[in-house]
Amino acid sequence: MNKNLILQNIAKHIQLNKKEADYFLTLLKEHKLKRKQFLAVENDVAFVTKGCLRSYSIDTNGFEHILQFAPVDWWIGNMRNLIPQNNNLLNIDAIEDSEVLILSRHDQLKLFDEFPKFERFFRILMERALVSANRRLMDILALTAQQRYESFCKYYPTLINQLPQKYIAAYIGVTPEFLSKMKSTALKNT
Amino acid sequence: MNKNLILQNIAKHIQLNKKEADYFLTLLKEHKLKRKQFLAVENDVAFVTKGCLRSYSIDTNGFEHILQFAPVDWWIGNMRNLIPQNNNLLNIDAIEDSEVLILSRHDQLKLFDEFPKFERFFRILMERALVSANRRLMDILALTAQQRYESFCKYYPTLINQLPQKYIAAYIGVTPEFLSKMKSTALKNT
DNA sequence: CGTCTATTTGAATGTACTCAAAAGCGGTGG
DNA sequence: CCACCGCTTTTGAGTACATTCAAATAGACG
Repeated sequence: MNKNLILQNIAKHIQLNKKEADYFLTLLKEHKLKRKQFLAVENDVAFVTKGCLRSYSIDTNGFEHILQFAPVDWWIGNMRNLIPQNNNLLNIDAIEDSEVLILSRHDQLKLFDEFPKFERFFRILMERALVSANRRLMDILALTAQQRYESFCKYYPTLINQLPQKYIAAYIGVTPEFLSKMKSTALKNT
Repeated sequence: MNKNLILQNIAKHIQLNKKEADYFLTLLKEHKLKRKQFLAVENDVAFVTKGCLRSYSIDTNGFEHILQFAPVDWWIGNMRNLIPQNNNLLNIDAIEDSEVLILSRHDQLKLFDEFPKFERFFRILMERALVSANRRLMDILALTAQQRYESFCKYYPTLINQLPQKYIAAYIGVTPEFLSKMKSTALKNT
Protein backbone atom coordinates (compact mmCIF):
# COMPACT_ATOMS: atom_id res chain seq x y z
CA MET A 1 0.00 0.00 0.00
CA ASN A 2 1.30 3.45 -0.89
CA LYS A 3 1.11 4.90 2.61
CA ASN A 4 3.47 7.77 2.13
CA LEU A 5 1.51 9.45 -0.61
CA ILE A 6 -1.73 9.60 1.35
CA LEU A 7 0.00 10.65 4.58
CA GLN A 8 1.74 13.46 2.74
CA ASN A 9 -1.55 14.48 1.21
CA ILE A 10 -3.10 14.73 4.65
CA ALA A 11 -0.07 16.52 6.06
CA LYS A 12 -0.87 19.43 3.76
CA HIS A 13 -3.67 20.41 6.14
CA ILE A 14 -3.23 18.65 9.50
CA GLN A 15 -0.35 17.18 11.52
CA LEU A 16 -0.66 13.56 12.61
CA ASN A 17 1.26 11.73 15.28
CA LYS A 18 2.23 8.09 14.78
CA LYS A 19 -0.77 6.69 16.62
CA GLU A 20 -3.22 8.67 14.55
CA ALA A 21 -1.50 7.84 11.29
CA ASP A 22 -1.35 4.14 12.10
CA TYR A 23 -4.97 3.96 13.08
CA PHE A 24 -5.98 5.84 9.96
CA LEU A 25 -4.07 3.46 7.72
CA THR A 26 -5.85 0.43 9.19
CA LEU A 27 -9.15 1.83 7.93
CA LEU A 28 -8.06 1.99 4.30
CA LYS A 29 -8.79 -0.74 1.82
CA GLU A 30 -6.57 -1.02 -1.19
CA HIS A 31 -8.29 -1.57 -4.50
CA LYS A 32 -6.89 -2.11 -7.99
CA LEU A 33 -8.90 -1.23 -11.05
CA LYS A 34 -8.40 -2.13 -14.69
CA ARG A 35 -9.18 0.46 -17.35
CA LYS A 36 -12.94 1.08 -17.66
CA GLN A 37 -13.67 -0.84 -14.48
CA PHE A 38 -16.22 0.71 -12.15
CA LEU A 39 -15.54 1.73 -8.58
CA ALA A 40 -18.60 0.81 -6.55
CA VAL A 41 -18.73 3.22 -3.64
CA GLU A 42 -21.74 4.45 -1.74
CA ASN A 43 -20.90 7.67 0.09
CA ASP A 44 -17.35 6.44 0.53
CA VAL A 45 -14.27 8.34 -0.53
CA ALA A 46 -11.26 7.05 -2.43
CA PHE A 47 -7.74 8.39 -2.69
CA VAL A 48 -5.94 7.73 -5.97
CA THR A 49 -2.42 6.34 -5.70
CA LYS A 50 -2.00 5.30 -9.32
CA GLY A 51 -3.71 6.02 -12.65
CA CYS A 52 -6.71 8.26 -13.07
CA LEU A 53 -10.44 7.94 -12.38
CA ARG A 54 -13.47 10.00 -13.31
CA SER A 55 -16.96 10.50 -11.91
CA TYR A 56 -19.77 11.14 -14.35
CA SER A 57 -23.48 10.87 -14.93
CA ILE A 58 -25.45 9.79 -17.97
CA ASP A 59 -28.32 11.99 -19.13
CA THR A 60 -31.67 10.90 -20.54
CA ASN A 61 -30.24 11.00 -24.07
CA GLY A 62 -27.43 8.67 -23.13
CA PHE A 63 -24.70 11.31 -23.10
CA GLU A 64 -22.01 11.25 -20.45
CA HIS A 65 -21.16 14.37 -18.45
CA ILE A 66 -18.02 14.32 -16.37
CA LEU A 67 -18.11 15.80 -12.89
CA GLN A 68 -14.52 15.19 -11.87
CA PHE A 69 -11.20 13.76 -12.94
CA ALA A 70 -9.07 12.24 -10.19
CA PRO A 71 -5.42 11.69 -11.09
CA VAL A 72 -2.81 10.52 -8.57
CA ASP A 73 -2.92 12.34 -5.21
CA TRP A 74 -6.58 13.34 -5.58
CA TRP A 75 -9.68 12.32 -3.70
CA ILE A 76 -12.86 11.19 -5.40
CA GLY A 77 -16.18 10.11 -4.00
CA ASN A 78 -19.82 9.58 -4.55
CA MET A 79 -21.88 11.57 -2.10
CA ARG A 80 -25.19 11.38 -3.86
CA ASN A 81 -27.00 9.78 -0.96
CA LEU A 82 -26.01 12.44 1.55
CA ILE A 83 -29.00 14.43 0.40
CA PRO A 84 -32.19 12.34 0.27
CA GLN A 85 -33.93 13.61 -2.84
CA ASN A 86 -30.81 13.46 -4.94
CA ASN A 87 -31.93 11.11 -7.69
CA ASN A 88 -29.07 12.00 -9.95
CA LEU A 89 -26.80 8.97 -9.89
CA LEU A 90 -23.10 9.14 -10.38
CA ASN A 91 -20.72 6.56 -11.82
CA ILE A 92 -17.03 6.33 -11.06
CA ASP A 93 -14.66 4.37 -13.28
CA ALA A 94 -10.99 4.10 -14.12
CA ILE A 95 -9.73 5.91 -17.21
CA GLU A 96 -6.56 3.81 -17.10
CA ASP A 97 -5.33 0.99 -14.85
CA SER A 98 -5.45 2.50 -11.39
CA GLU A 99 -5.10 1.94 -7.67
CA VAL A 100 -7.09 3.58 -4.91
CA LEU A 101 -7.32 3.54 -1.13
CA ILE A 102 -10.93 3.43 -0.02
CA LEU A 103 -12.21 4.91 3.22
CA SER A 104 -15.78 3.81 3.83
CA ARG A 105 -18.28 6.34 5.10
CA HIS A 106 -18.78 4.23 8.19
CA ASP A 107 -15.08 4.22 9.00
CA GLN A 108 -14.77 7.88 8.14
CA LEU A 109 -17.45 8.83 10.67
CA LYS A 110 -15.83 6.59 13.27
CA LEU A 111 -12.52 8.30 12.57
CA PHE A 112 -14.13 11.70 13.09
CA ASP A 113 -15.39 10.61 16.48
CA GLU A 114 -12.05 9.24 17.62
CA PHE A 115 -9.82 11.95 16.17
CA PRO A 116 -11.59 15.25 15.43
CA LYS A 117 -8.45 16.29 13.61
CA PHE A 118 -9.60 14.20 10.67
CA GLU A 119 -12.90 15.97 10.64
CA ARG A 120 -10.89 19.15 10.17
CA PHE A 121 -9.05 17.62 7.25
CA PHE A 122 -12.22 16.65 5.47
CA ARG A 123 -13.88 19.96 6.33
CA ILE A 124 -11.01 21.69 4.55
CA LEU A 125 -11.19 19.23 1.66
CA MET A 126 -14.91 19.92 1.28
CA GLU A 127 -14.40 23.68 1.44
CA ARG A 128 -11.84 23.54 -1.32
CA ALA A 129 -13.92 21.21 -3.45
CA LEU A 130 -16.85 23.58 -3.03
CA VAL A 131 -14.83 26.62 -4.06
CA SER A 132 -13.66 24.86 -7.16
CA ALA A 133 -17.14 23.56 -8.03
CA ASN A 134 -18.40 27.12 -7.64
CA ARG A 135 -15.70 28.49 -9.90
CA ARG A 136 -16.57 25.88 -12.50
CA LEU A 137 -20.25 26.80 -12.26
CA MET A 138 -19.46 30.46 -12.86
CA ASP A 139 -17.20 29.48 -15.77
CA ILE A 140 -19.91 27.45 -17.45
CA LEU A 141 -22.35 30.32 -17.11
CA ALA A 142 -19.93 33.08 -18.16
CA LEU A 143 -17.61 31.60 -20.77
CA THR A 144 -17.93 30.39 -24.36
CA ALA A 145 -16.92 26.84 -25.24
CA GLN A 146 -13.61 28.11 -26.57
CA GLN A 147 -12.86 29.95 -23.33
CA ARG A 148 -13.85 26.95 -21.23
CA TYR A 149 -11.41 24.83 -23.18
CA GLU A 150 -8.63 27.36 -22.64
CA SER A 151 -9.51 27.54 -18.97
CA PHE A 152 -9.32 23.75 -18.71
CA CYS A 153 -5.91 23.74 -20.39
CA LYS A 154 -4.70 26.33 -17.94
CA TYR A 155 -5.99 24.61 -14.81
CA TYR A 156 -5.16 21.05 -15.76
CA PRO A 157 -2.13 21.30 -18.06
CA THR A 158 -0.97 17.79 -17.19
CA LEU A 159 -4.33 16.20 -17.94
CA ILE A 160 -4.60 17.60 -21.47
CA ASN A 161 -2.24 15.09 -23.02
CA GLN A 162 -3.20 12.26 -20.70
CA LEU A 163 -6.93 12.15 -21.38
CA PRO A 164 -8.93 11.09 -24.43
CA GLN A 165 -10.29 14.23 -26.03
CA LYS A 166 -13.87 13.09 -25.77
CA TYR A 167 -13.53 13.09 -21.97
CA ILE A 168 -12.38 16.68 -22.01
CA ALA A 169 -15.38 17.51 -24.18
CA ALA A 170 -17.67 15.77 -21.69
CA TYR A 171 -16.11 17.83 -18.90
CA ILE A 172 -16.26 21.29 -20.44
CA GLY A 173 -19.73 20.67 -21.85
CA VAL A 174 -19.40 20.37 -25.63
CA THR A 175 -19.71 17.54 -28.13
CA PRO A 176 -16.48 15.78 -29.14
CA GLU A 177 -17.03 16.98 -32.70
CA PHE A 178 -17.20 20.59 -31.62
CA LEU A 179 -14.09 20.35 -29.48
CA SER A 180 -12.24 18.97 -32.47
CA LYS A 181 -13.42 21.90 -34.57
CA MET A 182 -12.41 24.42 -31.91
CA LYS A 183 -8.90 23.02 -31.80
CA SER A 184 -8.47 23.20 -35.56
CA THR A 185 -9.75 26.76 -35.88
CA ALA A 186 -7.60 27.80 -32.90
CA LEU A 187 -4.53 26.50 -34.73
CA LYS A 188 -5.29 28.59 -37.81
CA ASN A 189 -5.33 31.71 -35.65
CA THR A 190 -1.74 31.31 -34.47
CA MET B 1 -30.97 39.05 17.51
CA ASN B 2 -32.92 36.07 16.21
CA LYS B 3 -31.12 33.44 18.25
CA ASN B 4 -33.69 30.71 18.01
CA LEU B 5 -33.63 30.44 14.26
CA ILE B 6 -29.89 29.91 14.02
CA LEU B 7 -29.81 27.53 16.99
CA GLN B 8 -32.55 25.46 15.42
CA ASN B 9 -30.67 25.47 12.15
CA ILE B 10 -27.60 24.11 13.90
CA ALA B 11 -29.63 21.59 15.86
CA LYS B 12 -30.48 19.89 12.56
CA HIS B 13 -26.99 18.39 12.58
CA ILE B 14 -25.40 18.68 16.04
CA GLN B 15 -26.64 18.93 19.64
CA LEU B 16 -25.41 21.88 21.69
CA ASN B 17 -25.46 22.34 25.43
CA LYS B 18 -26.13 25.75 26.94
CA LYS B 19 -22.49 26.68 27.33
CA GLU B 20 -21.68 25.92 23.71
CA ALA B 21 -24.73 27.72 22.43
CA ASP B 22 -24.04 30.81 24.54
CA TYR B 23 -20.45 30.98 23.47
CA PHE B 24 -21.39 30.56 19.83
CA LEU B 25 -23.92 33.38 20.03
CA THR B 26 -21.31 35.81 21.37
CA LEU B 27 -19.32 35.37 18.17
CA LEU B 28 -22.14 36.48 15.90
CA LYS B 29 -22.51 40.02 14.67
CA GLU B 30 -25.93 41.16 13.62
CA HIS B 31 -26.10 43.11 10.41
CA LYS B 32 -29.04 44.79 8.68
CA LEU B 33 -29.02 45.37 4.94
CA LYS B 34 -31.24 47.51 2.76
CA ARG B 35 -32.23 46.24 -0.66
CA LYS B 36 -29.29 46.23 -3.09
CA GLN B 37 -26.82 46.86 -0.30
CA PHE B 38 -23.61 44.84 -0.46
CA LEU B 39 -22.45 42.47 2.24
CA ALA B 40 -18.71 42.88 2.57
CA VAL B 41 -17.36 39.57 3.81
CA GLU B 42 -13.97 38.06 3.21
CA ASN B 43 -14.07 34.31 3.83
CA ASP B 44 -16.73 34.89 6.49
CA VAL B 45 -20.10 33.19 6.55
CA ALA B 46 -23.49 34.77 7.16
CA PHE B 47 -26.75 33.23 8.28
CA VAL B 48 -29.90 34.88 6.95
CA THR B 49 -32.60 35.66 9.52
CA LYS B 50 -34.71 37.96 7.35
CA GLY B 51 -35.06 38.74 3.65
CA CYS B 52 -32.99 37.18 0.90
CA LEU B 53 -29.42 37.64 -0.38
CA ARG B 54 -27.59 36.45 -3.45
CA SER B 55 -23.96 35.85 -4.39
CA TYR B 56 -22.91 36.51 -7.96
CA SER B 57 -20.04 37.39 -10.23
CA ILE B 58 -19.83 39.76 -13.17
CA ASP B 59 -18.25 38.49 -16.37
CA THR B 60 -16.03 40.40 -18.80
CA ASN B 61 -19.08 41.51 -20.80
CA GLY B 62 -20.72 42.99 -17.72
CA PHE B 63 -23.30 40.23 -17.29
CA GLU B 64 -24.20 38.97 -13.84
CA HIS B 65 -24.24 35.25 -13.05
CA ILE B 66 -25.81 34.15 -9.81
CA LEU B 67 -24.09 31.49 -7.75
CA GLN B 68 -26.53 31.24 -4.87
CA PHE B 69 -29.74 32.60 -3.42
CA ALA B 70 -29.94 32.70 0.37
CA PRO B 71 -33.44 33.14 1.80
CA VAL B 72 -34.22 32.97 5.51
CA ASP B 73 -32.59 30.03 7.34
CA TRP B 74 -29.78 29.67 4.78
CA TRP B 75 -26.07 30.22 4.99
CA ILE B 76 -24.13 32.27 2.47
CA GLY B 77 -20.47 33.10 2.23
CA ASN B 78 -17.61 34.20 0.12
CA MET B 79 -14.82 31.66 0.17
CA ARG B 80 -12.91 32.88 -2.83
CA ASN B 81 -9.69 33.46 -0.93
CA LEU B 82 -9.53 29.96 0.48
CA ILE B 83 -7.82 28.91 -2.72
CA PRO B 84 -4.96 31.24 -3.65
CA GLN B 85 -5.25 31.46 -7.43
CA ASN B 86 -8.96 32.04 -7.36
CA ASN B 87 -9.18 35.36 -9.18
CA ASN B 88 -12.88 35.07 -9.76
CA LEU B 89 -14.40 37.58 -7.37
CA LEU B 90 -17.81 37.22 -5.89
CA ASN B 91 -20.29 39.84 -4.78
CA ILE B 92 -22.98 39.36 -2.19
CA ASP B 93 -25.92 41.73 -1.91
CA ALA B 94 -29.43 41.89 -0.52
CA ILE B 95 -32.31 41.26 -2.93
CA GLU B 96 -34.70 42.77 -0.40
CA ASP B 97 -34.26 44.38 3.03
CA SER B 98 -32.54 41.69 5.06
CA GLU B 99 -30.84 40.75 8.29
CA VAL B 100 -27.91 38.42 8.75
CA LEU B 101 -25.75 37.05 11.53
CA ILE B 102 -22.10 37.12 10.55
CA LEU B 103 -19.50 34.69 11.81
CA SER B 104 -16.04 35.87 10.82
CA ARG B 105 -13.54 33.33 9.54
CA HIS B 106 -11.29 34.15 12.44
CA ASP B 107 -14.00 33.43 15.00
CA GLN B 108 -15.11 30.37 13.10
CA LEU B 109 -11.65 28.83 13.29
CA LYS B 110 -11.43 29.71 16.99
CA LEU B 111 -14.78 28.05 17.50
CA PHE B 112 -13.54 24.89 15.76
CA ASP B 113 -10.58 24.74 18.14
CA GLU B 114 -12.66 25.20 21.25
CA PHE B 115 -15.62 23.01 20.27
CA PRO B 116 -14.87 20.46 17.53
CA LYS B 117 -18.60 19.86 17.39
CA PHE B 118 -18.91 23.02 15.31
CA GLU B 119 -16.32 21.76 12.90
CA ARG B 120 -18.63 18.82 12.39
CA PHE B 121 -21.52 21.13 11.69
CA PHE B 122 -19.66 23.05 9.03
CA ARG B 123 -18.18 19.88 7.59
CA ILE B 124 -21.72 18.65 7.05
CA LEU B 125 -22.79 22.03 5.68
CA MET B 126 -19.92 21.96 3.19
CA GLU B 127 -20.69 18.40 2.15
CA ARG B 128 -24.27 19.29 1.42
CA ALA B 129 -23.35 22.47 -0.40
CA LEU B 130 -20.92 20.46 -2.51
CA VAL B 131 -23.49 17.83 -3.40
CA SER B 132 -25.90 20.50 -4.50
CA ALA B 133 -23.26 22.41 -6.47
CA ASN B 134 -22.40 19.14 -8.18
CA ARG B 135 -26.00 18.45 -9.02
CA ARG B 136 -26.33 21.91 -10.49
CA LEU B 137 -23.20 21.39 -12.56
CA MET B 138 -24.59 18.19 -14.01
CA ASP B 139 -27.89 19.93 -14.68
CA ILE B 140 -26.24 22.74 -16.60
CA LEU B 141 -24.33 20.23 -18.70
CA ALA B 142 -27.22 17.84 -19.30
CA LEU B 143 -30.40 19.90 -19.52
CA THR B 144 -31.86 22.40 -21.97
CA ALA B 145 -32.78 25.88 -20.78
CA GLN B 146 -36.43 24.85 -20.54
CA GLN B 147 -35.57 21.86 -18.37
CA ARG B 148 -33.28 23.93 -16.15
CA TYR B 149 -36.14 26.35 -15.56
CA GLU B 150 -38.49 23.51 -14.66
CA SER B 151 -35.86 22.04 -12.38
CA PHE B 152 -35.45 25.41 -10.65
CA CYS B 153 -39.21 25.69 -10.15
CA LYS B 154 -39.25 22.24 -8.63
CA TYR B 155 -36.34 22.76 -6.24
CA TYR B 156 -37.14 26.31 -5.21
CA PRO B 157 -40.92 26.62 -5.47
CA THR B 158 -41.07 29.38 -2.87
CA LEU B 159 -38.43 31.50 -4.59
CA ILE B 160 -40.19 31.58 -7.95
CA ASN B 161 -42.70 34.22 -6.97
CA GLN B 162 -40.37 36.04 -4.62
CA LEU B 163 -37.54 36.80 -7.04
CA PRO B 164 -37.32 39.17 -10.00
CA GLN B 165 -37.36 37.05 -13.13
CA LYS B 166 -34.05 38.38 -14.37
CA TYR B 167 -32.37 36.90 -11.30
CA ILE B 168 -33.79 33.50 -12.07
CA ALA B 169 -32.47 33.90 -15.62
CA ALA B 170 -29.04 34.81 -14.25
CA TYR B 171 -29.13 31.69 -12.08
CA ILE B 172 -30.21 29.10 -14.65
CA GLY B 173 -27.95 30.60 -17.30
CA VAL B 174 -30.17 32.24 -19.91
CA THR B 175 -30.89 35.82 -20.95
CA PRO B 176 -33.94 37.48 -19.34
CA GLU B 177 -35.49 37.77 -22.81
CA PHE B 178 -35.21 34.07 -23.44
CA LEU B 179 -36.66 33.15 -20.06
CA SER B 180 -39.64 35.34 -20.87
CA LYS B 181 -40.09 33.56 -24.20
CA MET B 182 -39.85 30.15 -22.58
CA LYS B 183 -42.58 31.01 -20.12
CA SER B 184 -44.94 32.22 -22.83
CA THR B 185 -44.43 29.20 -25.08
CA ALA B 186 -44.82 26.89 -22.08
CA LEU B 187 -48.20 28.46 -21.36
CA LYS B 188 -49.42 27.77 -24.90
CA ASN B 189 -48.61 24.10 -24.43
CA THR B 190 -51.00 23.65 -21.49
C1' DC C 1 -48.03 61.05 -11.21
C1' DG C 2 -43.71 60.44 -13.33
C1' DT C 3 -39.52 58.04 -13.70
C1' DC C 4 -36.84 54.14 -13.68
C1' DT C 5 -36.46 49.31 -14.02
C1' DA C 6 -38.31 44.87 -15.43
C1' DT C 7 -40.73 42.16 -18.77
C1' DT C 8 -42.52 41.07 -23.23
C1' DT C 9 -42.34 40.56 -28.18
C1' DG C 10 -40.14 40.27 -32.76
C1' DA C 11 -36.63 39.76 -36.39
C1' DA C 12 -32.04 38.70 -37.47
C1' DT C 13 -27.90 36.36 -36.03
C1' DG C 14 -24.62 33.08 -34.05
C1' DT C 15 -22.82 29.44 -31.40
C1' DA C 16 -22.88 24.92 -30.83
C1' DC C 17 -25.33 20.50 -32.15
C1' DT C 18 -26.82 16.58 -35.26
C1' DC C 19 -26.00 13.33 -38.53
C1' DA C 20 -23.02 11.19 -41.73
C1' DA C 21 -18.81 9.71 -43.51
C1' DA C 22 -13.89 9.48 -43.74
C1' DA C 23 -9.46 9.27 -41.62
C1' DG C 24 -6.39 8.18 -37.78
C1' DC C 25 -4.79 5.38 -34.04
C1' DG C 26 -3.89 1.53 -30.89
C1' DG C 27 -4.17 -2.95 -29.52
C1' DT C 28 -4.60 -7.91 -30.71
C1' DG C 29 -3.97 -12.02 -33.08
C1' DG C 30 -2.53 -14.59 -36.98
C1' DC D 1 5.54 -7.96 -38.27
C1' DC D 2 1.69 -6.87 -40.51
C1' DA D 3 -3.34 -6.82 -40.97
C1' DC D 4 -7.46 -6.15 -39.04
C1' DC D 5 -10.82 -4.49 -35.80
C1' DG D 6 -12.84 -1.21 -32.81
C1' DC D 7 -12.71 3.17 -31.01
C1' DT D 8 -11.49 8.07 -31.37
C1' DT D 9 -10.91 12.12 -33.97
C1' DT D 10 -11.67 14.92 -37.96
C1' DT D 11 -14.37 17.21 -41.46
C1' DG D 12 -18.59 18.92 -43.71
C1' DA D 13 -23.37 20.32 -44.48
C1' DG D 14 -27.60 21.34 -42.50
C1' DT D 15 -30.11 22.57 -38.26
C1' DA D 16 -31.67 24.26 -33.71
C1' DC D 17 -31.46 26.45 -29.52
C1' DA D 18 -30.47 30.53 -27.50
C1' DT D 19 -28.59 35.33 -28.10
C1' DT D 20 -28.51 40.12 -29.71
C1' DC D 21 -30.55 44.28 -30.61
C1' DA D 22 -34.50 47.11 -30.75
C1' DA D 23 -38.85 48.72 -29.39
C1' DA D 24 -43.11 48.47 -26.89
C1' DT D 25 -45.48 47.46 -22.61
C1' DA D 26 -45.97 46.69 -17.80
C1' DG D 27 -44.85 47.39 -13.11
C1' DA D 28 -42.69 49.35 -8.88
C1' DC D 29 -41.15 53.00 -6.08
C1' DG D 30 -40.61 57.55 -4.52
